[in-house]
Amino acid sequence: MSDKKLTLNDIARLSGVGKSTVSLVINNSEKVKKATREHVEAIIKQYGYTPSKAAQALRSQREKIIGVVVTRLDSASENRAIRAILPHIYQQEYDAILMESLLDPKLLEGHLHVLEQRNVEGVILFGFSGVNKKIIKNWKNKLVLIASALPDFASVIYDNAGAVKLLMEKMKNDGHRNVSYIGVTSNDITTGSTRYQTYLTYCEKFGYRPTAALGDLSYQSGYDLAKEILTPETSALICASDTIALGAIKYIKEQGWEIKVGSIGSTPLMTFLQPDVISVRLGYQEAGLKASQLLMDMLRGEKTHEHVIIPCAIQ
Amino acid sequence: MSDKKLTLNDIARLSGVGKSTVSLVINNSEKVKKATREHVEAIIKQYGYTPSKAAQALRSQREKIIGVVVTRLDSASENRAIRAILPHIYQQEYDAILMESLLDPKLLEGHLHVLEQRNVEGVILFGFSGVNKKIIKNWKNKLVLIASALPDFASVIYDNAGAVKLLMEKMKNDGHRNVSYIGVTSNDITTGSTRYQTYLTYCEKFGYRPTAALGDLSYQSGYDLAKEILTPETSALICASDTIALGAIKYIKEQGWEIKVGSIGSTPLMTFLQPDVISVRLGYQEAGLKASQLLMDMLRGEKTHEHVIIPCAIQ
DNA sequence: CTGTTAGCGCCTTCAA
DNA sequence: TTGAAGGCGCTAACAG
Repeated sequence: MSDKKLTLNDIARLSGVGKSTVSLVINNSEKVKKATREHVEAIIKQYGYTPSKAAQALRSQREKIIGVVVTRLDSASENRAIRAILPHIYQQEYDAILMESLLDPKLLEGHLHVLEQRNVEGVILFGFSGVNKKIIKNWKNKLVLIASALPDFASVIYDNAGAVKLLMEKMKNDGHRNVSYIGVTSNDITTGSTRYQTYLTYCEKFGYRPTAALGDLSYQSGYDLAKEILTPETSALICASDTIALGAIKYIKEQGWEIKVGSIGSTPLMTFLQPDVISVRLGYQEAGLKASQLLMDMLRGEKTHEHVIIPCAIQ
Repeated sequence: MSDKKLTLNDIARLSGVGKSTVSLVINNSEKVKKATREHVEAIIKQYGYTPSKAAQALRSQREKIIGVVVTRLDSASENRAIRAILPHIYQQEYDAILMESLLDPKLLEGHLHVLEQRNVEGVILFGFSGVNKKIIKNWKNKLVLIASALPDFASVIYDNAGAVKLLMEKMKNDGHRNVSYIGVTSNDITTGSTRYQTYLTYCEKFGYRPTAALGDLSYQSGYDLAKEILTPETSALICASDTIALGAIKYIKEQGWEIKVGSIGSTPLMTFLQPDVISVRLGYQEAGLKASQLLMDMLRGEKTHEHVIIPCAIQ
């Protein structure tokens, strides 16, 4: 533990081979005799040698770092995705730089600029409405979008339409005929409008009269919009997120109404506080893992861009 | 944007000076004539040159990376601290590697090992009961503990005693004589026992009969322990965290009781859902910022270790 | 105060 | 299949 760092040179001397042989071993090249490789690997393990990232980066001109830009660190959904992303990245011997966009395109642009300057190899970006092709144009083939999609860029998106469909069908099967909706406009256009449109589509299909309101992702917005659109006749409510649902439920309880609530997210908090809410889980962990796998494939040149949809399910 | 990266050499040529002069300018050395420095800086800005991290690291043998190990990514309190830490680290031209210990000493040990191998310069570690001197012994003078303290290591801790004191005094002033307590054992010994002990101390001081239970930080634990110790006679309850409080409140509401709840944390969720809860904010952001400032000072050799207590306040 | 020089640890030709 | 040599971009002596 106290010995100074060993170098590739030391390992070469200790195992009686040349530097380049050791280098080949490290990089899993096929061009080393099996006996030699095993001997060198034994020495490496014995002395606990690890190649210097700095030297590798300098020599190869690649930094082995992935930038991860979330919209909010305290978003429960993004948190779960990050939990899958970080270990996967570390496991691939990459480092991760985590940043927060706060849904601000200017801030995002700054972050991407920093990442570019640091020679970061790839980026995983949680989308929002301010993300456009221009901002990320320098990252073709080395950026994966999560939760929103853009032509020519890889993306992993949630099955927003499927989630609303599940909820609408469930409500219908449970006999609800008066189903309202509270969603979002501002977060991510795709997410927001897909969910809303799907709600409208199913209203029409089922012959329901749509009653909807759109706001932001906060508890307060859920509360305010609930006050605006709910009536004693409302029998069910679908919310675009758990935070909105918690806000709406607060209002519903204050009124003493009985309204069945369905929500997209399925956070532990919701499951605990309101177990009778119908929760759809979008698959955040799966999305995170998928995104980092996809990015790694792209960096290896095994894929260009690709669009993945993560399936959802009622909890 | 499309030009290949400039090197220090290019800048030297372009500004008609030697490489080392440029190096000195980059590193803000005092030993450069003002005119020369300004000229070189102008060229640097004009061409948008940024020094190669890899080369700097290789040459100087320092990686300019800080490891940040939280207990849980989805902890609201740690989240707020991270929000202060990351920007501060990036701003100092450092990178941050974020990891999650999940309160598991083995996992933490693995993470610290990885960080050591990557030549990470310093670590900010969110403490829990499994953290001991042995695990972090290799990090003397380059590690700052948050939320717990250990001799010979720098730490930034919350004013746990002060928080409970504030709550107890407030309850007393509001006329409550039957004040229960729900806390934690498992998370962090210091945090858990300090808060509990302070509760006991003030019970004695005020002549109250203590009624307390200790569990973990989950909603469920709060709920279960509430069921265990609360009675219709209980007039107030102090909870060691917002999550516990939310669990306890659920039980209280189910019983239809009127119990004044005080809690430590002051998360937006709590403020929204239960505005009448008395919340003490511990100063997470301040703690995060303080910790990274302290670490930077230590890395610069300006400080060795130091213990900082962040003041708390009723929201 | 500024230029010259010699590596930091590794990967990549090029020979052998 | 393996060894030797050169250089990635930068910093830190040491001269001037």
